[in-house]
Amino acid sequence: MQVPLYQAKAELFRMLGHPVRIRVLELLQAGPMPVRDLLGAIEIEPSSLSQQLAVLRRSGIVTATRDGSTVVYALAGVDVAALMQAARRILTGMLAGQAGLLEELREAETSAR
Amino acid sequence: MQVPLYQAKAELFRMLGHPVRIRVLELLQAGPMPVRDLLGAIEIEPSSLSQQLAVLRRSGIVTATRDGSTVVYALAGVDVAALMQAARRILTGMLAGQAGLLEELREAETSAR
DNA sequence: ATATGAATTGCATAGTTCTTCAATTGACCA
DNA sequence: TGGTCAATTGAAGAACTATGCAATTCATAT
Repeated sequence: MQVPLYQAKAELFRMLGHPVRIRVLELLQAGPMPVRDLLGAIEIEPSSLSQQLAVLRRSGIVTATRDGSTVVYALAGVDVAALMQAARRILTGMLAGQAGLLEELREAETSAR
Repeated sequence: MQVPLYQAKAELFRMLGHPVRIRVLELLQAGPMPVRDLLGAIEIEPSSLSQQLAVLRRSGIVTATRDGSTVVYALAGVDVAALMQAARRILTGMLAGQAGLLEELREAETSAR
């Protein structure tokens, strides 16, 4: 084995880099959930969802357990919330930055005329 | 505009999903740094580094300023540390999970014979 | 046994992202 | 002006990822 940490991080982030996978992780934060409910909550074809669930499973961030004819997904006891929160903060920070830039541009515009 | 939040997050994570980009962000946490030094710290061709820096710039997470003939990169006043820390925690959590699994497997093996 | 519903897998196509090389820009000095 | 070093850009091909359809598996009900 022995994968450098920065590479493991890159793989983790790459695995997170898909809107459906993000939504699934966000939904699972409220607790385990069967595929049927995920399908109800996300507008997507069953097979596409399965593909994305397979990505999450392979990475080890979620687990799937069969209960009769339904399959239930759950977070693999891992603190996804902190990641999502950090992401949200970065996004608001960057939007604020852009807003600030817009502001500056508007001022420059005004003072120029 | 109006991009759903989960999509913005996915784009942010996708942007982070490359080992070179991770290393750059980690290096920049110690403060602004010229391209020359980044090149010294990361084993990579100049043009490849430039490509990855361009991705980071486009996303708005870093800024580049020219100082004479060198270009200096800096984090765009954004809290990358929290993200990296959350990622590290998740990774160690998942490795622990795998280690635990290995442990279980070993025990099962032993008790089976 | 057969049929049905839930979920997954296999596969082909289309779309993105990486990598590398050659060409370019910008700053500086002789 | 011409040369050189730093960094970037452009473009082509390879490698990877996503999407959607058809086929499959598994569990359950008839």
